[in-house]
Amino acid sequence: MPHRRPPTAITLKDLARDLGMSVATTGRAFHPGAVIAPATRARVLERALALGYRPNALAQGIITGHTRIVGVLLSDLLNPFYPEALARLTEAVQQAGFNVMLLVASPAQPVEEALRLLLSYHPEFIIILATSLAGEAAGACQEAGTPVLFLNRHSADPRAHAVICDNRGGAAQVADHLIDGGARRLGFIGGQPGTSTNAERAEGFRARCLARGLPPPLELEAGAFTYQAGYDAALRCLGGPGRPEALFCASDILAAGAMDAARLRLGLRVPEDLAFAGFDDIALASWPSYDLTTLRQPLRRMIELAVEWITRSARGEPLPGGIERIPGELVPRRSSARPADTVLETPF
Amino acid sequence: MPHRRPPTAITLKDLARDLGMSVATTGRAFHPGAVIAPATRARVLERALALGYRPNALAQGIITGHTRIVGVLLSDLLNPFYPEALARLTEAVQQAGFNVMLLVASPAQPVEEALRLLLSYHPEFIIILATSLAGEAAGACQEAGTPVLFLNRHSADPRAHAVICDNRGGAAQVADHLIDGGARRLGFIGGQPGTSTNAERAEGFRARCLARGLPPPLELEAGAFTYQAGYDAALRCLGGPGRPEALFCASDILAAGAMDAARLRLGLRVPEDLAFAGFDDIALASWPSYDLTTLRQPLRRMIELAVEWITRSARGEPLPGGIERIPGELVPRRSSARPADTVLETPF
DNA sequence: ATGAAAGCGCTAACAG
DNA sequence: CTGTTAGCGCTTTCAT
Repeated sequence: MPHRRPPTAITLKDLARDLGMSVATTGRAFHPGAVIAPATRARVLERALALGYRPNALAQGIITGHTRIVGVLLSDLLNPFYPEALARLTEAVQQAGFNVMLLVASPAQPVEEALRLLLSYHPEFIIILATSLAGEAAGACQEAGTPVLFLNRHSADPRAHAVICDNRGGAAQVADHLIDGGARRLGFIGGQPGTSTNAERAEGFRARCLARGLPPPLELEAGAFTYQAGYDAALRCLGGPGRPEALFCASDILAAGAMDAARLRLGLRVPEDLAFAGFDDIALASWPSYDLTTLRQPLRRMIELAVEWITRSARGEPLPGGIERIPGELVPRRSSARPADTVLETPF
Repeated sequence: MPHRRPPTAITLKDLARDLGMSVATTGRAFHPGAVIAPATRARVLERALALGYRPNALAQGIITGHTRIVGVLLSDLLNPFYPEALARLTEAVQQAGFNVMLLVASPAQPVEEALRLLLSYHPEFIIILATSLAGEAAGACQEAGTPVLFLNRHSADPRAHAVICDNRGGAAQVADHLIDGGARRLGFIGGQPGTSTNAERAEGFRARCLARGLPPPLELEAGAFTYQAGYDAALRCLGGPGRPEALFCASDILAAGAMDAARLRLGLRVPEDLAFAGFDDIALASWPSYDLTTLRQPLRRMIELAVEWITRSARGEPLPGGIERIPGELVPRRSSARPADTVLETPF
């Protein structure tokens, strides 16, 4: 690192000198609670605006221990659910006066190393928004004393907090809906094995099938939450005899792939030959080409809660702890409509 | 801000005391170039690892003026091109040893204010990855002396640098392809008005049509780079008589919407009744349900260049400046195949 | 090769 | 209400 800050910005000292005041007083103008004469504050702020002065957040962070940085970990930006969640989360975090430092995990780069880099900025909070990444990350954060919140996912680690959709309950709603629609042979396509979302959605679906007196659904693991995985899984699942009459996919993107395989490759009609349901309610689910029945995740509420925890934690309050499960909402669409049903709201 | 850092992490002073050395020497162990006995460095690093010490990036940032923070501005995470680009950009930036601070603009929150917050962390570089956001943002950054790079877009501001796809050339390739396919009446659907991507793609397309001796294409503005906008625009464009034989949409997501409108609402066959082409090559373009001919953006190269500029700028080298245009690649798929064509590579 | 000391930009006691 | 002083965690002369 050869040289020092070249375009050295205007500093508090500069501003103070310009105003003929001490740095202390000048600095106080920028803190709402501080004791300072209103007139003085006004003078300072006006001059600051004119000179384009802004307090250096790094310096503030060092001293106060409050960096107002929130780290967000992402592993899978290709499942459209995550970009949608990221966008809304980031907006909310910004709204609350924090900044998001983004960390994208990839096969190429181990999370561990990137996470250490992130932690060296002393984020006040880490949000893990990813299907995987559970244990590896959480450990390092705890070590650094940084609170961690899982969004849409939870880890086995009991110290970690989580805000998630009620996956079991949601899956049960989907089961009820499909069964009420007349389906008797049900199927489930899972995404990435070993994730809580996957396991809970499978469980909830299976349990409700049994509770309604049906045999357990045919269960299949696609291997990942991707379009391609859904496509391939559907071919395996629907190719043979005794195919299900309704297929619940653990996420919308999986359902999109599966539906396309069913229609374009196997020539099945949806929903006449085969009903479909997904989970998440991503944008694509409402497109006329899919018009996919799904369980909408309560993203707004989930994010509200996450931000509430961030701000609380920043105020030094201890976190309530545990896992917060928020119920989702079933959105019935054409992909699971009964032949007789008139779907009132044709999209677009 | 009532209290001071509660879980106060281990600091360089602590580490030095533990080792019985001065902070100066201890600190030097973490700088590859510094003069320090190899044995001493080894001892320090070993102990640091054991105690979990990591230099505080904020403090380093203040002193050296190098924060190793790259700000990324995003306005539109709902066009799938941007999440894909963001993921790859972030990975590359991390790889280069920087951290991404993400800023998402939304109608609710003006960019201006959020940008000021971001700038207070003194990022070394700002990348604008967005259809809009041009002027507002660039100004504030220049003011702060932070170099700005537009990715996939450029502004009128001559001081800003940009790395973009050769939109005109790409659109011309698409025109050639569609014309070679036998189309004579061509149409163009644009996205968000006033963006450089939009304008250049329209121009390139139109120019090539004229150069090939065809009348100028029917041009339509969808208003935004979204599925819905594409859907609606297609209805307007294809409803009347004399509809085009081939439609070039300024982005894939627009094309997806337009194609669905054509097929599902108007009952047209693609490509028999109407050929389609898009721009970007997002994931969806290769799905069997769209199988969309498109112009693939040279994302890898674009990002390589961006990262190169970041690292150079961090080393204090002045930026080469201007707009770097990288050619894209035509990816012919079924959406524009001639009836006679045998599409060899059926997807999946 | 190492250490002492000054200082980055800022906040937080403490006087006055 | 304002200014002085100390110091956050670190880097960087400048001596030794």
